[in-house]
Amino acid sequence: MDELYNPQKIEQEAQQYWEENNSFSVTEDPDKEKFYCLSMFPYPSGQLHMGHVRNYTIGDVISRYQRMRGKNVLQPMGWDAFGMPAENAAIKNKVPPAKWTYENIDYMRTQLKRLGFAYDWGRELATCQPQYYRWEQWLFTRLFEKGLVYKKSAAVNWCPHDQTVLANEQVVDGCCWRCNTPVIRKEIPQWFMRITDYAQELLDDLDKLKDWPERVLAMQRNWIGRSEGVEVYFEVPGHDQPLKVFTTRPDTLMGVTYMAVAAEHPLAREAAQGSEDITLFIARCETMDVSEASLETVEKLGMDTGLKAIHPVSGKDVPIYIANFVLMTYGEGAVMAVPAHDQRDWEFARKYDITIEPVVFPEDGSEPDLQQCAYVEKGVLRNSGEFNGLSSAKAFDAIAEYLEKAGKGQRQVHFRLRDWGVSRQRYWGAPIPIINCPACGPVAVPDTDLPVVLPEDVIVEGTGSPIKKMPSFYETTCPGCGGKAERETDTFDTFMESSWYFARYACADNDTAMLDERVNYWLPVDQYVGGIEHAILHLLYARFYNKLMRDIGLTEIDEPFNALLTQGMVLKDGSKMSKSKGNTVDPQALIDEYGADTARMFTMFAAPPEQSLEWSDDAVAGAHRFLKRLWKLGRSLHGEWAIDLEHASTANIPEAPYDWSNANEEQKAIRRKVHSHLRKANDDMERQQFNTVISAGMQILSTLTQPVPGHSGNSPEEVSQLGPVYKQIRHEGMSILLRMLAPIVPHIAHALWLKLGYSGVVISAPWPMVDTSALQLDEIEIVVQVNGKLRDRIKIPSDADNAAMEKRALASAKVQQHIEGKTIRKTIVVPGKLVNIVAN
RNA sequence: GCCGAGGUGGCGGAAUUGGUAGACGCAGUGGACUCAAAAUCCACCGGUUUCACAACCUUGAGGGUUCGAGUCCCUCCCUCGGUACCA
Repeated sequence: MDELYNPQKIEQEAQQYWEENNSFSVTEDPDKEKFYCLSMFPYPSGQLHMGHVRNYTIGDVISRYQRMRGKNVLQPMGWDAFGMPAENAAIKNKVPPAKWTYENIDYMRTQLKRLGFAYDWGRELATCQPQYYRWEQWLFTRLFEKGLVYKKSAAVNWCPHDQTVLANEQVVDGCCWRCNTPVIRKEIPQWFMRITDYAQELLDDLDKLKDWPERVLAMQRNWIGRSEGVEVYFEVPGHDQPLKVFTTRPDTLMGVTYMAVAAEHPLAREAAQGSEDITLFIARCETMDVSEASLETVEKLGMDTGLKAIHPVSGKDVPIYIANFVLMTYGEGAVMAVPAHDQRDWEFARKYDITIEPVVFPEDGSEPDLQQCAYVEKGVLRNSGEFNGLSSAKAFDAIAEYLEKAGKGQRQVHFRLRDWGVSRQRYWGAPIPIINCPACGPVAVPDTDLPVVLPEDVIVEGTGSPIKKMPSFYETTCPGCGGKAERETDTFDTFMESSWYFARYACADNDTAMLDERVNYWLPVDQYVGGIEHAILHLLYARFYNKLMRDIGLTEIDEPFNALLTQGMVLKDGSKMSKSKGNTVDPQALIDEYGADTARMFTMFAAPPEQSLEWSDDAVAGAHRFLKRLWKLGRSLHGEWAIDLEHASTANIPEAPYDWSNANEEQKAIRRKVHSHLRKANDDMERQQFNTVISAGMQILSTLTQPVPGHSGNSPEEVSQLGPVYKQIRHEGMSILLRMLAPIVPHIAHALWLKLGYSGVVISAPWPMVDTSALQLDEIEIVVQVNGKLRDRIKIPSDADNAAMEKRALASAKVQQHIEGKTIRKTIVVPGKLVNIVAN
């Protein structure tokens, strides 16, 4: 056996074994409990980064652990292959996005294989393949027929110089990231999916997700943002349509002193006619990117249109302002403002000297100081005519009822969630399968013409998608009337592809249907693992897509992901490792120097999975040292040291062969430690805290290698003189330790397991069991406190009752010292743990 | 701005239900081995006071609840993630 730990060699051997034996390819087996473990697939950016290593190691540890627990484990892998970086690389390097992407996939696949992940590679998919995206196009046409998709105008960031749409990320300080031209907001027609039709169900079903982190559920709940309120109609003289606004505080209606509309609102446009000031102001409002963060943090600006709305109750004139923080595409593009009871309205009113009219007052009769800030609490109404004296809650109903009776409003459930805009004016994405016919309007591409294949042999420039300039792509005939028509040249948001890949893995080879009956065996995903940055958008869209697929009869489940583990970020120098920030660490160097097991172990040991992990080059060495020590012990048990496992090798049950009847107290103490560390590791494995599983493993190794009484050293020569019981202890301990660590460092575990003498491989071995008889103790140590402060530790019989514990605690000299001259008021006993004596 | 997390030694972190703060590892210091170095092994390793025994302080800051708070409550500060076209 090799003297030195040689990760490159043993990892290659283990991986070869798995490959030759198809160890991780699975099929549906109705007799076995299935376990579908899915890690979020990567964008093929070029190389794996540490975030991938962390994500995929977590998924792999869970998969291998579940396999050792006897489950039929599916762990697939694929590529989220459409996206902007391919276009950016194409512009920079003059390489077609497809070529760049497929080359990246090939390289990253070798990196994943080098890390030894237990994937069923037979199910690999890439979302840029027509055989994948054709089904998404097919589903979209079904949804088009069902009326679940529609076209409307929506704002995008537009660079007037490059004549192109910019992503929010491509807007830096309000300017284009390439040419630094100030970005403007532009409204263009786009396709939307009616996710709001599912808002209530998406909200309600969060309650079914018992094994999701509470933080993710909370974020999703707030994102969906259900609120009950009233839609109020404000008549505008000379206009047919009233100004419609939604409010959750109809009780403050009598305090409305102005209205605010978006710059794109028809009333704003109207006011601009003949007013240069307003025209300029609207232009200024449009020079802002469309992100919510900038919308909410920008300086609030407004301008009076001179137009008036009629208050629906008082009949008074209310001035209509244009405001830069109201967006046309959210809701109705207008809001009512109550400066006395809303802080943003209050600030705006102070700035533009608009009346602040208090109508809600604290119930205790006090007067809020509206010179300081708005009074936003609920209370009792005044200055509200017939509603005076009502509480906010009662006024809500009374005013809603008044408006409904008068035809000036109606109660409404409102969601913060907006419909999902899926159009992108980009090249590297799945073409939207719609044909625009001058006679028939938008028409779905018939099934027989799917997929609409994206041409891959293109040159991408900085000014718009190449397929928009390619008549061979967009010129076509209408499937309805046969006349000349044009294809949509927009492509889908890449969140479309990542919203259903989890289901496609169950039947990735099916070329006649999107999904088949195999999804009913594998779905839902039992454990989903991915970055916390996907807590809202990706997970919400995937949940939505699952419901769409269910309602079309493709799946049977309500929710796609049973349990969710959101790993923390991998940080370097305090911020997220990302290509755009240029602070990535290439894991390849780590693998080349130390091997895959060290890389895996480091990422699992450095932090618990849900916390962020600060990268440190130095800390890797400790993980590697541990593996070297593990190798050394494994080596010492090899050869003539291998225990007789004749009867164990047939059954492959490692617990079987040991006989502890001759063990002495020291030997029992070693076993007690090993099994108590194992018990800790079991608990931690179940709650997915892998760093302390490793910590327990380190302590087992250190327990096993401690010099034993009568033997000074730990060299193989000295160890070889140990008696048969010590030999058994080490063998049992190693058998436990290797299985405990096998999910985390599978290669070294594979190699050393074979040396222990078992016939099977460690991936097929069962997870180790705690021998509870090894844990028994005659005496335990408890803590004694006086007034909550630790004063002594005493040993008591393990079966001592509370009274005995108290008696022994009071007998302690140190305790006596601290209670001298005081009266004992109370004694608290925590069985088996602690006694606290309260005295003064 | 809003929503969601996090803040514990020099560093990463542990403390599972309110019950011994600092497990395990990194770095550091001292020692063994060596001609020497590397590697390896052993010991020490939060702060202040003390010859010592020991005492006191300490989980971002301030307050509260409790016999007892890193853990629960309130206020504040800082960092990170998301904020709908980065994925």
